[in-house]
Amino acid sequence: MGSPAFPGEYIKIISIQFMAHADAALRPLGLTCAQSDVLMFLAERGDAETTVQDIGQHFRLKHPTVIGLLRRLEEKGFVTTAVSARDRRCRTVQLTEKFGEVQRVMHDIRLYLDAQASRGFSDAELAQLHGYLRRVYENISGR
Amino acid sequence: MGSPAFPGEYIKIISIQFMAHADAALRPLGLTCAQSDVLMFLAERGDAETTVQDIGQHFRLKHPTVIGLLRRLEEKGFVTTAVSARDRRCRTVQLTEKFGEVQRVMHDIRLYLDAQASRGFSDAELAQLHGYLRRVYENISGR
DNA sequence: ACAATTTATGTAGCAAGCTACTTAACAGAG
DNA sequence: CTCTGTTAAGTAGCTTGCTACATAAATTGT
Repeated sequence: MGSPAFPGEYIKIISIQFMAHADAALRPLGLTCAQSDVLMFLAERGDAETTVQDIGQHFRLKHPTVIGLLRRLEEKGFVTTAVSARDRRCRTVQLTEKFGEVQRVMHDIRLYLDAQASRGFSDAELAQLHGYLRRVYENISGR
Repeated sequence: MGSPAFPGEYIKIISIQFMAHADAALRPLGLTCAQSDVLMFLAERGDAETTVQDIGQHFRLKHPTVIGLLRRLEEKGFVTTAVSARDRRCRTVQLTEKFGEVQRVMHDIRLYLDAQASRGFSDAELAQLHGYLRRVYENISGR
């Protein structure tokens, strides 16, 4: 009674609604929120060789999830994959020209959605929220 | 650069990980996190007639999602449904005896998971986090 | 009273997450 | 060198979320 409950419902609903907004905004590009996250990660990696494994570890996703995302991205022509020369078990992932055409718009959409979600927050409040969420993440993730 | 970004990645990962923990804990009961949420909502409603619509509005879920949840819950014997006498369009949902057998354990599991997620948080911090999340929710939901 | 609209449920099919299992390639021990 | 174990990728099938469309019942306008 005394102690306030963990606001799990809010976190779930926010996560779903945010993704829904992102999916709607990205639809004209033929992309979803999860797919654009993968593309942005690949862009940040630059010339470094990136494998399916790397993507899964970065987003804490299991292999089958990543494989599905990459299959759809490859079908739509945003990435290509190839067997690694150094380790033939690994598939490496490369961005295509088609990605370059949408990169800027994709990035702007994300900035707009982030700004919308954090409307009314001061920088200090945002930093505090970020710190709280990191603590929650460490609570449920590290064990 | 100056302003910190909205921590959308954390929210998504926390949401997924929390659900994964809940699913694992509830598995011996034959339930998932989303299913137990629905059962707990029905229990709170008590004798009040609850329809598919009511559940969808409470959790901000679309109809097909709720229908799928209820179908699985009915297949497993945790709820029964019936056409409403007052409005034959509506289906009402009732909890079964089988729910009574798991209710206590289900509730305890949720309390434990909530406590684990908010470990190290003072009541004041939890209240502040709750307030921040409500503001984010209103930012992206109300439009 | 009857047509039109709204509301509630339901169906089909997709995306993204998962577990459990399989296959291919590397790495290390004997 | 071979055998065993580990690691990376892939497949099958599930849940939970969605959109778009369809049907049935209530409500509303004229």
